[in-house]
Amino acid sequence: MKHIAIVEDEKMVAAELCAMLQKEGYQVTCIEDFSRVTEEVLAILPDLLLLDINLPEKSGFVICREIKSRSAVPVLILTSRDQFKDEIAALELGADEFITKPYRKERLLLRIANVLKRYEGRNNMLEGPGFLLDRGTYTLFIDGTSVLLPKNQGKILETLMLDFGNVVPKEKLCEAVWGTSEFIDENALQVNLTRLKKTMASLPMKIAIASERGVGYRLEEKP
Amino acid sequence: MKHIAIVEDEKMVAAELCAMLQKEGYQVTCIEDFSRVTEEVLAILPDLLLLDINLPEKSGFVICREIKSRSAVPVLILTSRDQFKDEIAALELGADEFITKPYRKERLLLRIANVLKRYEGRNNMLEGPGFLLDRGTYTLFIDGTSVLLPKNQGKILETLMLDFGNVVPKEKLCEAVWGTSEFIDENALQVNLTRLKKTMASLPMKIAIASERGVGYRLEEKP
DNA sequence: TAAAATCCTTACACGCACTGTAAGTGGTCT
DNA sequence: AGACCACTTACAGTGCGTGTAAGGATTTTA
Repeated sequence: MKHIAIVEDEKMVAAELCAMLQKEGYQVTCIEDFSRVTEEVLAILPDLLLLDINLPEKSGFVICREIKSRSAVPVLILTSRDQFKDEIAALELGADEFITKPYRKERLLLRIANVLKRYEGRNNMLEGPGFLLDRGTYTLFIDGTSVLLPKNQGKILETLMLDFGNVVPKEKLCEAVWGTSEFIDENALQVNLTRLKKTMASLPMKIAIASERGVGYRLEEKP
Repeated sequence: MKHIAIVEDEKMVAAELCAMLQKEGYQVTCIEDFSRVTEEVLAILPDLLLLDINLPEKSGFVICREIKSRSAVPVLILTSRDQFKDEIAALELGADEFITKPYRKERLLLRIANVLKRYEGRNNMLEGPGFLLDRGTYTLFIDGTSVLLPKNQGKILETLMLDFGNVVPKEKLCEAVWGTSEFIDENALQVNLTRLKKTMASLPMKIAIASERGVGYRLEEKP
């Protein structure tokens, strides 16, 4: 069952939305502590977030950006200001859809079904600059094509992407690949890294693996 | 470079669109023979189709449905009738976006970029009821997870999906798997079919393989 | 500048998943 | 009942991914 989270400060509207969606067969959670929206959403990781723009504590725009930068949760923006500017801003912040209040029931449901469908099969996807990585099979989607990474290379890339830009210590990589950081010959990791680098070099990727001597490795955008 | 096809009967508008998109770095093709739109689009297989609803020969709705049923080309509907009914109809026909004329330039470009991004890495995807199949790696996305099919099973499923609902002769399947229908022991195909069936049975799939005695096989929705 | 430490490359042999072959079972049509 | 086709299962061969090992390259330290 698809899980939808709602962030809406007008309690009447929230209740109405909630009832309507539950009737449609969705599992619904209303978030009411507006000071901790981002945290709660990241904890729940719903299949979709309905987000009001006009909130008491923080702007919905800010929340949207926060959530989008730390997850791939689809966001549908609710706004009563029917303005072009809002629309642009929302899309630029990575919102997937927006809808203006007052909305028609069918229209909202259609949009919701649309976004959910769009993200179907993308739940396990990590997004990098110009590519996607499926965490289940380690299929890499880039530039309209797809490549299947060997498991170890996939696990390494996955781990690096989860900390994009930051240095990931070698132990953590070993743990990700073999489940333990008990001293697997660190050379094994080294070899797999070399292989991953070679694989990546053969693809039109915008990122590269940088090594921090004595510490670990890091993903960076290519110069 | 992303390839965009335009179907628009007002030549002035078409030319303007064309110029604008080329300036943005897209490769643009204007389709002007409105009696063969579907065929031309399927021949070109653009990354995106801008489709006007009001066309001389055939309704844009009909064209949209035809194209969507035979390919995964993203479609952005252009409509001057700013009506709710159109919107619903368009979405139900599988259109990915719609925009009403007159449109603002930035708004259109944003929508285009949005759709293209959404489909990035999805160019090789076949869509079935409740699942997606990546034709490059034969990764099957279903119900939020992903499974990697063995190559032969993937090729068979791919071939069956391209003729969804219709019987596919065994020779055609052999050709798809081994590149020739020269008499590969048909038992080999049989074995691979059995394996595919077993794989599919272990997944929550809504379709099944039916066999037509003496002819071939067919995908059908489960009873 | 030489030695030490770390990082990188290459070659090789093992193992596992996928594959075709083959033999045998079960169902369907005449 | 017999012929034909569809299905199942077991088995051995092959290829890709893997870790090991040895040695080269690069940076740090003395």
